Amino acid sequence: MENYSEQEIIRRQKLARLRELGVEPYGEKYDVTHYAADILGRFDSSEDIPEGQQVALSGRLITVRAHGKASFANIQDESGRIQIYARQDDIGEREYEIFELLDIGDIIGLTGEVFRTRRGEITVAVKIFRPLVKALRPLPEKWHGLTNVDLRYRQRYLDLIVNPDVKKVFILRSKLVQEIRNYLNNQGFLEVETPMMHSIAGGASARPFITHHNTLDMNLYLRIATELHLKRLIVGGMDKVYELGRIFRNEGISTKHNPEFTSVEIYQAQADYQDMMHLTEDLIAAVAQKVLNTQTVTYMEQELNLTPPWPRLTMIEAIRKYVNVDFDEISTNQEAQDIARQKGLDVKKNATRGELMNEMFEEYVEKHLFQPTFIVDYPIEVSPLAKRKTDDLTMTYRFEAFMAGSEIANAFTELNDPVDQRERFEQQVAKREAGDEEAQMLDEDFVLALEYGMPPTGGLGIGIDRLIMMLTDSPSIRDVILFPTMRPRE
RNA sequence: GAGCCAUUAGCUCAGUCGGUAGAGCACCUGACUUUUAAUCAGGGUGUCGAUGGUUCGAGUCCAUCAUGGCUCACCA
Repeated sequence: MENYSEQEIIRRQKLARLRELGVEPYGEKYDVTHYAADILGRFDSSEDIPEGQQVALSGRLITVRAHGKASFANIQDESGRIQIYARQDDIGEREYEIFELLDIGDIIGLTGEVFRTRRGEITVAVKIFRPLVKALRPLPEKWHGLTNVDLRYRQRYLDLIVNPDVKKVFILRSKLVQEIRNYLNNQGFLEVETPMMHSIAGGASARPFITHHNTLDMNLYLRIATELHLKRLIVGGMDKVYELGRIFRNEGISTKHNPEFTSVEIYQAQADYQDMMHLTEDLIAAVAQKVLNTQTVTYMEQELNLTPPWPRLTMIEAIRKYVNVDFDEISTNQEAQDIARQKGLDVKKNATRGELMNEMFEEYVEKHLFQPTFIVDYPIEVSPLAKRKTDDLTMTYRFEAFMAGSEIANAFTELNDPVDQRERFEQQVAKREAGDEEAQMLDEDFVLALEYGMPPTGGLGIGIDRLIMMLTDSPSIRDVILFPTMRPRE
């Protein structure tokens, strides 16, 4: 017992006392007729739940105000909190003794009658109650709740019990994700599942996690994207597919990055990046309208207007606007390097015009893009899976969507020329061999698929977690991931 | 990976100049049958993140480590 705190010891003693009284502290299910919110919402209203109505509910005890031979308490169930009132005169001496053995945090079932107290609070007068679960540890404080972020993430269940707003965010997340699926399904897209373990980690520029398969005696990578498998399905004639699920990138952790995160990738044959742009803005606006009942949300005390159409700006225009550099006037790598240095970028020796354009954009433009904005036409060097523009072979039909300074979507007209794709991969491999761990690997099997012919296709990826952050006004990605990646304690 | 900050009771937090560890909530004892941050009277429940060091003496100063947060780097 020495390892237990005083409060834990007392709770264990109460547990033993319950058993002495013939009460099992971990009881069976309780048949409930109502949730707290039902009662609060429907009491009195058109006689739906009249005064004296009998209700059965179950919940966790979160406050107790004992007054000798009677007690007020609040219980919390899935729907919310409601006050209960237990009187010795109503339940009897023995039952009241059992009631007094309850602690904050215990789960009970009860049956009683709804009434309104003198002060007007809708309350259930307990007639029958049963302890269902004894909590052996005290809950965090009722007043400040749990604020230690370390504990909130590690013991999310406590966070959910004592901080009701946290639960709201995750309910919203669930609804938003469901609505994304509804939207896509209604548009005729087919949800598919592709492998999470890849022999080649492709479809994005990122370092993968490595795992090992014993029987095959080979290393496998956790997927960093779903792209290459979904495009194989397009080759196979599944013309409208999407996958919504977890991907894994072995990168740093920050308020905007978690090693595992959720993306939805969407591919449509006989579509291009313009179609994907329409899809992006329409999907996000529609989902917000459906779930939040609005297309303007507040993020970080600023209003975000999601109503389509979102402004489109080519990358070159955006750089011209925010950095006052005109890449249309820059044709050589040398010129680009000079101006990039002049603007304060750390320029690598072999940096190309396209790479520097992208760097300048990321460094100086991204943070300005608060309202939803499409940045269109990306340099070919940073877009190895996107189709080359016919009127400018150094650029691709690609866009990214930005909101609140964060990238939330990435899309292109998919590269379907197998010869070009192989060359692009080979350039990536060269970068890789030069030490760029994030450069892509050559996926022969994918090129093989392209050689059989992939129809003209538009593809789109949306970062679900970031989108949820914006739509729930959450400052950190950890606020929208139930169990964010943490170092184990000790 | 780098810099800054934090770590004290179950929770939220004070702790001065280095001198025997504090508050609120929670908990315990007693009173109280419509309270609601219930109230009233009493009670402090602790490996001060860990390990070393300086010192007569360390929650406090120094070093290292651990975990977390923020900023940056990388990335989406």
